[in-house]
Amino acid sequence: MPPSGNRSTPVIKDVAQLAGVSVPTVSRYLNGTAKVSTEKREKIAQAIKLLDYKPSFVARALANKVMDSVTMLTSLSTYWATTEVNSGAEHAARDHGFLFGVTSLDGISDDEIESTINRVLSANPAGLIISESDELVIQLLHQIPKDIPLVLIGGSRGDAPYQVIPSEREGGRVITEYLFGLGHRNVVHVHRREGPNNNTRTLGWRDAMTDAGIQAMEAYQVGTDLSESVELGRKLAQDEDLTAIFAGNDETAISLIKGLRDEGVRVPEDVSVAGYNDQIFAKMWDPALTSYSQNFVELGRQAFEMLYAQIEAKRSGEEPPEPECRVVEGELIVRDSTAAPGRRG
Amino acid sequence: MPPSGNRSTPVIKDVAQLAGVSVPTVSRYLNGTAKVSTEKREKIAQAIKLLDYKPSFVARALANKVMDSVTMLTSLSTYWATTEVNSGAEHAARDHGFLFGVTSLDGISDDEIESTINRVLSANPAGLIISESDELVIQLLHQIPKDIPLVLIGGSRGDAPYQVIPSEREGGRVITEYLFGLGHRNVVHVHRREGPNNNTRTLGWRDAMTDAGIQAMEAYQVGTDLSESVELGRKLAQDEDLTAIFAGNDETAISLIKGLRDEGVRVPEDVSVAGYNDQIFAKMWDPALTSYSQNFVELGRQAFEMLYAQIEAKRSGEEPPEPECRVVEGELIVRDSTAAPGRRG
DNA sequence: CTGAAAGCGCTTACAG
DNA sequence: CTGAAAGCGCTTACAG
Repeated sequence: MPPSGNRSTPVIKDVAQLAGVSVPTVSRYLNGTAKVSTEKREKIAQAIKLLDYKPSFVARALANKVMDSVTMLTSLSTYWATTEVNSGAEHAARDHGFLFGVTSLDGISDDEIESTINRVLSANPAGLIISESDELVIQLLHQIPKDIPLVLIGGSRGDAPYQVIPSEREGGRVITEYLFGLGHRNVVHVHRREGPNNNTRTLGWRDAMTDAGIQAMEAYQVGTDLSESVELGRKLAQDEDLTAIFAGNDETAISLIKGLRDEGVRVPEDVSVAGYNDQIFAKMWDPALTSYSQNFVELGRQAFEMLYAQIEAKRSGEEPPEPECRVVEGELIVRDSTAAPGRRG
Repeated sequence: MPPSGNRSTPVIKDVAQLAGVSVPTVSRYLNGTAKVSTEKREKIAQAIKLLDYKPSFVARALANKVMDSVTMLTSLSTYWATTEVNSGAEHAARDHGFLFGVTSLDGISDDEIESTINRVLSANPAGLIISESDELVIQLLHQIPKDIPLVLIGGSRGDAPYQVIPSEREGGRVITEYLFGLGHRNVVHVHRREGPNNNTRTLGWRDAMTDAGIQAMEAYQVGTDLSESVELGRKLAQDEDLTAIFAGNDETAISLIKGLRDEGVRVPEDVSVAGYNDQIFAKMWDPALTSYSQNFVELGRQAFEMLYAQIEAKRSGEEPPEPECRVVEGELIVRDSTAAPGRRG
């Protein structure tokens, strides 16, 4: 609340007057951009407290040519992982005193994308976080001026100088190796269409298969229509050699389980089925699903921290930080849908 | 891309020079704030296109004392409904050329809340959307200057002059009446702790119960630990008169179903169980869950539209729109977990 | 260490 | 209809 008598919210001039100093001095005090005598420091501090003065973001942004804000460019705005990524980044931004903007790129035509991005840039954000979803977003990287700090979430290693990615490929490997460790001789993989990047679960599965000396194996691909996966489960039930399935996501996993059961195959007694993502229902399922959990909130947080380092370096005229592709590790969650091979093995 | 030769991004002065007019004239053209001769209009239009000029958000914000941006104040940032609400609001904002900011209030201490809000306000947003989660947020409404456009999502009817709420109470009523319509004589309700507002599922259930002439019935309250609900399911299985349960959310519903089944009670043959929220797993469950689906994306969209109407009115000096509490209707989704009463009924 | 001056990019009265 | 001037709230050289 501004003190009574003062009509609107206080500005730097009010502080200067009350403290008996000039406006630039208050500015220097605020930003630590030059020494201010102890005496004046105290007076200014008092005045600020008294008036409950908050510097204007926009005036600052205009003078500095850059706003204390970052914006997240995203598609798939309602995808559950996006939520967590955004939340992690937003909290970190907030804690550093940065405003956090979100602009989605889904649902607009290709030629509107450029103007949307220009609009975002015209707000002078200090940096951008781009969260990858498809090829389009990667292309978009090239449309962004090189001098604006940027970090890419996801994508292939090397798509951008500053990048943070979830341990997707590692996750695929871990879950497959876990199944091998249980004693299974082979792990069948079922997945949906994956992006063209080099950090996928399927590649991780293949890594583990190769290490295990199994090369020829093909993965099954399914669509998002779950009945297709149920159908596949029924079909796979016929394969007497099958003992372990790594499904690329939890929904596919439970659908496969349904299909297997339809044919009298028990999970995990006859066939182990692991999912991926550790979605909310994974632990509630019967049997509770073994899965792989990514820490998307942390992914968002690290993306902001990485961006912040660039922003600070730029601001203080230092060398930019070393380019880096940070990977945020997920975690294997073992539950009841996987076990050592039974009669089939 | 700025034309070669021009170092940085073009500003209004560049446009004015190229078009051979004064800066204010370009401004008038841009904002339609005064007539500009056709001749100059064309020259300006050309210059803008040639330079690919975009007005600076922040300069505009400083001059206008208000930025073309809205910010969403929220808690529960990773809650699934929050995501959808945000997405709906963000898309609407984007389509109106507004920047969209998000600031979460969770995870900060009570005394940081005020300064966080002040920070948000110091960016001169044109309006605020507050998405209700708990009492705290409602109190917070009073800390916000009256002259800034605002809409509240959720809360009790009347908590704010401009409000948009999901049909929660109506949903509770609809689902209960649906069960009565199936022939059930009584509907037991199990819910988690609900906010103190007057728009809850439980109140809707009670409305329907009262209409059916059943008043004394108490609801069961459970925590978020699902094993508690499983336990309750086992206990309820003993009640030979029980034929229908309305669970306040899908997770509780499936847990109750587990408990009932543990005791040999079949769903829906012996007992119907309806959930609420229509979460992603509802349709995948066995039996697929009857539930009530809210359109949270639409909720967010309408919130922005309502805010936008206020912003426009204020900007053009018109009377503000009539206060309004809009309700966004959800939808009953009938699936396999509910049926007419069987042997018990 | 500190003030007067100029500028960030735009808009809004003020005079034509 | 249109230009010259002043201002939005802050920061950054420039001189002390």
